[in-house]
Amino acid sequence: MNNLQAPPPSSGPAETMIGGLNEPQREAVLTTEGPVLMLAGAGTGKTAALTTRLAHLVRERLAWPSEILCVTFTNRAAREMRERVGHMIGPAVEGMPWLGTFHSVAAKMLRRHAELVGLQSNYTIIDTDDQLRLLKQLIVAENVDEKRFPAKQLAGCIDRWKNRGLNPGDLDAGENEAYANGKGRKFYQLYQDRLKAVNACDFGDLLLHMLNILRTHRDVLDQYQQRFKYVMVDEYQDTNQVQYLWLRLIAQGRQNICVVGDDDQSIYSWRGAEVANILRFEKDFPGAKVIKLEQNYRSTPQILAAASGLIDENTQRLGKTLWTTRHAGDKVRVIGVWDGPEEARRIGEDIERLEREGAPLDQIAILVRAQYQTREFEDRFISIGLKYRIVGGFRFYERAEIRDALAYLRVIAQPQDDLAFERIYNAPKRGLGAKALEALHTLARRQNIPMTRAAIEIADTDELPARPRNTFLALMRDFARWRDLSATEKPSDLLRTVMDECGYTDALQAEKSAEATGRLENLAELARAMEEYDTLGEFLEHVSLVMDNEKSADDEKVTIMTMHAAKGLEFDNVFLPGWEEGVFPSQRALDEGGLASLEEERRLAYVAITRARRKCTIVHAANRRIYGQWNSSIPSRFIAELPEEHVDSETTLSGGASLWRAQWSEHGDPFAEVARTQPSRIVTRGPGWQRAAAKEFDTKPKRVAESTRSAASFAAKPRGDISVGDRVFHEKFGYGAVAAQEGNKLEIDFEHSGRKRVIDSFVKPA
DNA sequence: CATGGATTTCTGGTC
DNA sequence: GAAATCCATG
Repeated sequence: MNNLQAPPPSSGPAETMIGGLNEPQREAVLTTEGPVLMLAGAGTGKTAALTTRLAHLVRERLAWPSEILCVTFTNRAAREMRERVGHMIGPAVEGMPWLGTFHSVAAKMLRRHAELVGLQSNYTIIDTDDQLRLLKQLIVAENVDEKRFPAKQLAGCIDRWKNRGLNPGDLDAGENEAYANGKGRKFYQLYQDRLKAVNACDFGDLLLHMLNILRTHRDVLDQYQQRFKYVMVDEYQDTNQVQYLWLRLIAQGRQNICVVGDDDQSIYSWRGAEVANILRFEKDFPGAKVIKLEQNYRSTPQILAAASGLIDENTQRLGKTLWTTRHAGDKVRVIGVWDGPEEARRIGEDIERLEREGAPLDQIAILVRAQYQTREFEDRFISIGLKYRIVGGFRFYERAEIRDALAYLRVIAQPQDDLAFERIYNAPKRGLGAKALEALHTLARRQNIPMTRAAIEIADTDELPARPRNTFLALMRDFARWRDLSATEKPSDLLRTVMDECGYTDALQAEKSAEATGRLENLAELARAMEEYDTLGEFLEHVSLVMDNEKSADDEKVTIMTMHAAKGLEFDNVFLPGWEEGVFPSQRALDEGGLASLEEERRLAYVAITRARRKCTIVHAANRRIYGQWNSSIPSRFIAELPEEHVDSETTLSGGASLWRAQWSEHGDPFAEVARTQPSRIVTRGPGWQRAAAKEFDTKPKRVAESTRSAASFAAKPRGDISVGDRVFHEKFGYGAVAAQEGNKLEIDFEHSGRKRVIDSFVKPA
């Protein structure tokens, strides 16, 4: 609290910043007292407003940095905010312990009050992996068929309940039915009990536990209401029920709460976010000042207009008009390609061209709907030597060896952590297997002790043969030694020692495969990443809350990431591949549902397009492999929804495309007309095929299901020269017999490759 | 108890 | 098509 440095002189950076703001932004900064709702469209400088506001509060001495609660959704946003505030107020930002994600702030609070919910303050935060393993155990122990009622489903239920602030006792009959015919509550309770027993909690618990504490302990609530003179919330449209209740409790006292949000960018309803929270803000905080930010500083008018036209298709929105004074710029490009690999090739070429024109690679991003789409680009970019960086994705901390290493550290830090122990009791291989673990489990359960303890006590029994018994004992002696070491050694050194002494390093070295070498490097990298932490606990908390191992943006690279992860970011050039029905909007969204989830997909499209400052390129492929099967696909309905006057369409027809074209033209192929006018590359503004594709759709949910199911039958006329039973030849799979024919798709029993689904233009009669 | 082969599942996004 | 899981064998 006393570590605030003298404020900068009044002509300091913060003043300058305020001068650079527009009128509504300035109003948001200067309205420090009372509730404020900032409705800020994409690219309207809400982060600037928010950070300046924060700096202003500190500069004007309205609050100490430690008296401001400022929550964001992503680590990235928190980091950015910290950085920007740091530029304005200097080192005082170091004294901002309550600037962070909802989860990290809640975790910090919970450490102080853990005992109120039956935890110790060094509790472990488990990830989804541990969560699933634990649930699986419970399900098996209760003799429920895990096949029929997957642990994943239960995890989903529990997550939803927690997001809504429901404890096991709060579930009504309907919720209880949600898993295994009325065992929802029971499993939820069992799970919570088990977590408590191993002194752990999951992500949802961080918030729910804190909410429970604030609800039942008036003194604690008072304490936080007193402490936080100002509360600020980024991306308010993405708050879920618990977050909302938690915030409301804390801010209710002083009413100095400022939230920023945009209903058009609400893309997290699947994890419980409720746009309604933003709509009822004025009710919860009467007299709230509503400030709209509508001037967009980011994108060109063309991009803005395309995005606005698209989002206009949504029925449920507050509605706002973004405007800009920037120069027109290029229209949004829509490119049709043959298949996934061509898509990657094409985008790769475009990026190389941009690079030659002098565009910095870190100002180029490829935003995908789903993680699996990153692969195609990774493959391609490796082969052409284009530097890229995948954000999120297969994360560093999710690799097996890293998780193993972390499990060792967890057991050292917290011997009650059965989950971690189960992960490494036989890694590296020590000759302990399922039998040994089971014996340990039984003993631990019966005596109600952690497994590490049971591993020692089992030595005095005949529950196990001598060999595994001694192995356990030896392992526990090692752990005891490491535990002592952890008091003196730096975490990074401790890790190195442990990995060497437990035989993990040796086992990898013995492998001698390229993969093993990589794993050793990863472990070394982990140790290096740990250097900056002084205590083990500190590091472990960092790991569980900040899963990304963001290497400081060293050199220029193209960024590949999901649209979700891209929210809040901006790039000069944005590529949006995979705009096909079933990919984007995703099939799951269409199936599960209704207008609401389609509209969320559309908001996601809006978010994606508005990331672009200068150029936005949308790509769709006619064929795509899904689960290793080739499927023909049709352009996303979102493409048809872009206002045509802001779009340039282009189709590359190369390679096997002639077959494709021939086939489509029979059926009024939408591409055929443009294809005839100019054989290889066509630029057309005509609505032609766009509208043709659009006609297939209707935003009414009922028809959505119908039209997408028939994606394949769109223009799919069977080939006349092939029918069921025929013997055919395929370039890749060899000879086979046609087992089924549906439109242009064939199912073929290949003599060597088994049954495959292929497009008929890929085979010829044998 | 490890191993290898067959089978099946998976790919919606985050902390 | 890859990864996880299952199951039979050594």
